[in-house]
Amino acid sequence: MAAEPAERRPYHREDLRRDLLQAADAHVREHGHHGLSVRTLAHAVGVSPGAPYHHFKDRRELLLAVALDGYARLGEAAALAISAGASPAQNLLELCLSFIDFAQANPRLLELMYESELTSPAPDPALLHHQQAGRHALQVHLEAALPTLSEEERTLRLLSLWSTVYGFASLRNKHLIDPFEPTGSSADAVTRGTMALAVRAALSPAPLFEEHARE
Amino acid sequence: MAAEPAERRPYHREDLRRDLLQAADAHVREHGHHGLSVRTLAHAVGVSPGAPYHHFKDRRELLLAVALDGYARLGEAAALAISAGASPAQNLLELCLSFIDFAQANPRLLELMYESELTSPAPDPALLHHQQAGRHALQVHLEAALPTLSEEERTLRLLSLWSTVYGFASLRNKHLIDPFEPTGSSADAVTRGTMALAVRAALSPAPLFEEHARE
DNA sequence: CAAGAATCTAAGCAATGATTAGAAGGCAAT
DNA sequence: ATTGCCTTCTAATCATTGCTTAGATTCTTG
Repeated sequence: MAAEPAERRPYHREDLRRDLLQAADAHVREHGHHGLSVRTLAHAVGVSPGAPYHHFKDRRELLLAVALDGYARLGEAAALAISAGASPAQNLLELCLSFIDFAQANPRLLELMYESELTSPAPDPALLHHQQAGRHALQVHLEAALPTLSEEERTLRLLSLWSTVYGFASLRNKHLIDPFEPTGSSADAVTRGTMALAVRAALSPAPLFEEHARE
Repeated sequence: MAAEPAERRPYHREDLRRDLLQAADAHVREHGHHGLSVRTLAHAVGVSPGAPYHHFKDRRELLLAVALDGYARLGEAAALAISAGASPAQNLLELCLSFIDFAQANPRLLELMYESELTSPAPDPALLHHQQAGRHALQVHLEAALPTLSEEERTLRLLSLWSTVYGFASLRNKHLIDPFEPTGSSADAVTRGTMALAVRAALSPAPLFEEHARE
C-alpha cells in the first residue's frame, strides 16, 4: 500500500500522472478500488494531497484511467488468443478462455472495469466502447462460424455466449461458482468444460431456437 | 430523496430500524447504494445523525440488511415462477425469466445484492446463502429434467445456465446488451429468446460435452 | 415505584474529496 | 540572458462523511 515515499522531490517530476496511475493500479489489484483514497495515493507517490487534481479532474477520472488501462491489457490478451489458422470454433473458445483467465488473474481490476459508478453521471465514450468490445469480439467469429443462420438466431446465440462468459467470470470472482482451489496458471477443468459447453451450444448447427415450441 | 422530515419526534419512535431500511431501500432504488449517506438517511427519517448506529453497527450492515430484503423478495418471485404441474423445462425457463424480470425491475437493488464490498471483510453467512440460492434453485429442476446425465455433465450445464442468466441480467442492467426500449412489463422478445436458447442448450439430451473432441 | 436497559440527541474526531491562492520551476520570444 | 507566461506543485482550507462518546429521555421489568 505505502510505496516508497519517493527519494527526492524535484517539484516538477518526470511524469506524475504515470506514477499515480501505477500506484492506483497496484492498490486496485491488492485491495480493490473501493478503499482507494486520492490522498493516500498522493502520499504514497510522495506528493501533496492536491497534486493529483492537476492530472485528473476527479477521483472517478483517475479510476476511469485505471480501468481503461485494464481494457487495453485485456484487448492484448484477447488478440493473443485468436490465431488466423484456427477454426472459428477454436478461436471462439480461446477468446472466452482469455477473458476468464484475465478475470482470474485480475479480479479486482475487472470489477473496476465494469463498475457502474464509473459511468455515472456521464457514460464515458471510450469506456463504453471497450465494454462493448467483448461482445463484438465474439460476434465476428460467430458470424464466421455460422454464416447461414438467420440474423436473429445468431444474435441470440451471441448474447447467450457473451452472457455466459461474463457471468461465469463475475460469479467466479465473487466465489460463487465453487470452492475452487486456486489452481494457479490457467483455467481449470470446470472452467474449460463450461466454456467448451457454451461454445458448443452457441455453434450447434441445428436451430436451437424455434424448435421446441410444442406445449 | 428527502422524505418528509417526520411529523413529530416521540423520542422513542415506533420502529426506527424499519423506517431506516425503508428509506434506504428507496434511495438504493432511485440512486443506487454508492451515494447513500447514513447522515442524510437519518435526516430524511427525522432523526439525529448518530441514531442509526443503535440499529446497525455499520453503514455496511445497513446496506446488507437492504440487500437481504431484496433477496427475500427475489425468492418470492422465484417461488411464484415455478408451478408443480409444469415440466422441468418450463420451470427452468420461468425461473430464469423471473430473475431477469427482477433484475430489470430493480437494477440498482440487484447491483447492491451482488456488491462485493458487502461481503468484505467478513462474508456474511446469510448473504452467501442467498447468493448461492440462485444456482441451487436451477440445480433442483435441472436434476429433475436430466436424471440420466453424468454428474459432471450436469454440473457444467448448471454452471453454464446460471452464468448465462446472471451475466445477461448484469450486462442488461449495465446497458451493455442492446439499445433496449424499456418495453415495460415483462421480458421482451430478445430476452425470452436468449433465455429459451440457454435453457434449451442446457437440457439438450445429447451430451454436448466430450463429443466434438476432434481436432 | 425504582432500577436498569434501550433509544435517542448533541457534540466532536479523523479522514476524505475537492477548491483556492500562491510559490516553484519550465519554456519560448525577444 | 531576461522577461513574461504557462504548467506543476504546495499549503491551507472547506464541507461532508463515518463513527464514537457522554449524557439526556423513555421504556421495561422486577
